[in-house]
Amino acid sequence: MTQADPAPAATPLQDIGPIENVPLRVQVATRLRAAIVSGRLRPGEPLIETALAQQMNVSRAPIREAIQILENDGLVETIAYKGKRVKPLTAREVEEIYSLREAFEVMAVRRIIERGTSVAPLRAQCDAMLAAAKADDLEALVAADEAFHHTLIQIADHELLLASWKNLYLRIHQIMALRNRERPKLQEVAGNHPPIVDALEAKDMDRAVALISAHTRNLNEIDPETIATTP
Amino acid sequence: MTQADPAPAATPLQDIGPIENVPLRVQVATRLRAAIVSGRLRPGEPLIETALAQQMNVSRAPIREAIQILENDGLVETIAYKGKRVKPLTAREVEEIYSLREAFEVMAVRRIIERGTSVAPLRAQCDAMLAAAKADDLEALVAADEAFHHTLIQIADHELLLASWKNLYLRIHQIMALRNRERPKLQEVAGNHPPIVDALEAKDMDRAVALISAHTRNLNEIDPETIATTP
DNA sequence: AACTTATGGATTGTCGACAACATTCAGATT
DNA sequence: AATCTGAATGTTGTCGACAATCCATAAGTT
Repeated sequence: MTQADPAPAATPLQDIGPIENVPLRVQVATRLRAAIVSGRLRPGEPLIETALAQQMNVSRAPIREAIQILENDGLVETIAYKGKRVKPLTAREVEEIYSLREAFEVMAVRRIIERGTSVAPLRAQCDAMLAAAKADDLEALVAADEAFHHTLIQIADHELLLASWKNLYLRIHQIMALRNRERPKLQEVAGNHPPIVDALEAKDMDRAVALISAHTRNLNEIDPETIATTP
Repeated sequence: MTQADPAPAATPLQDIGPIENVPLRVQVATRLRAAIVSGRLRPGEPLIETALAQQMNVSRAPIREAIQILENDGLVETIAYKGKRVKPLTAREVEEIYSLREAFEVMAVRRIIERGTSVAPLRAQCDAMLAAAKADDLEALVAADEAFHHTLIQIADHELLLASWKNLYLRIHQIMALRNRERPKLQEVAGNHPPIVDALEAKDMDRAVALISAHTRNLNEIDPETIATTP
């Protein structure tokens, strides 16, 4: 039934390939996660276990377990005896995701100042970002932004916070992939980072918190249109 | 091998019983979760799929899926081809859990004040708590405390925050169950709540945030001894 | 005695088949 | 024509068996 039909929309997953020494469910989860956060599998898209199993040349068990991992990442939802699908993204959810991100970053900022953590790693990320902005390299700029915020959370030295942030950022990734990025706004956003590092270095809690909050809000306003789903 | 041995500590799970109309994995996960957060399954305790499957009279598949759910709740950890066990709780982790809780509650407080949410439901919870304190009913007091904080997060009207808080609170539940509760401290803690509601009602952001932060820190100091594991 | 190498047991990982359930659509009945 | 009935289909839920892997222990060698 999948042999030679004209491909309903080009299947976005292929065979799992040669042997890696990690459980299959992890490989499957990784592939599916990448497909979702990159927007190749759009919100609302149904995930059929048997179909995925055939496409990836594995049995249904690892597929099921992989989907469950993604479910707890908040990327997939299951309706019993009915189906599983990429979780639709409502405007409200997007709002909530960004506001939670704000809380996480504020927490990181507070810890960094309270504990007198060195901000040198952040300086480095800033430079990379400004270089990308000058070169008008959009991909590099987005990557640098992500690296900056990842570093911010990391130096806060809070494993649970880092894990929660990573999980949340998966969905932010997805949201960004589904939006049309506007260059000028992004350029502007790049300039927000150095003042944050300055405030951190000066241990100016109020200013640092205000700046990181404003920055996060900015990010969500890059293109706040509602995200189309495919149900 | 499990038939009639003198029960190393009495097996905490039995047959799954009659039919409910929810997936088996959910029933299994619910039971296991309850056993873990109540402390009947201590941190470090190994979870053997085949043993659990026999005890509960189901096959291994739902057990595996249930364990995976708990894994993403952060209650269980897996080491491939080696074993699964109740996740050990380090002192650091406990610290991190409480500090993240603090951030969540602060976020809720901010939203409640910013959006002018009615605090009437919190008043009601306060009364129940004070009654329990007066009656010296420890169980009721703990339950009322949990209800208060649950309500606090709920009226913040942020589904993602609520879900994250619930997940985190599972582990807080577990921590509390593993600690020896000291009555006087708890009594004292009960009195902390009304001022918080007062500050919320007065829309005094700084005071409300300070009070909720202090309260959360208090909770973690009820009995901050390290938690024994059983590996 | 010390070191390397099998070998066995315990546990998770993966598979294919069958059962349960819900939806949908065709057909009969009123 | 409208409505109820029921079978067919598509999907997930559950099961039992087998394979892969790791660890500890014992055997064999130097």
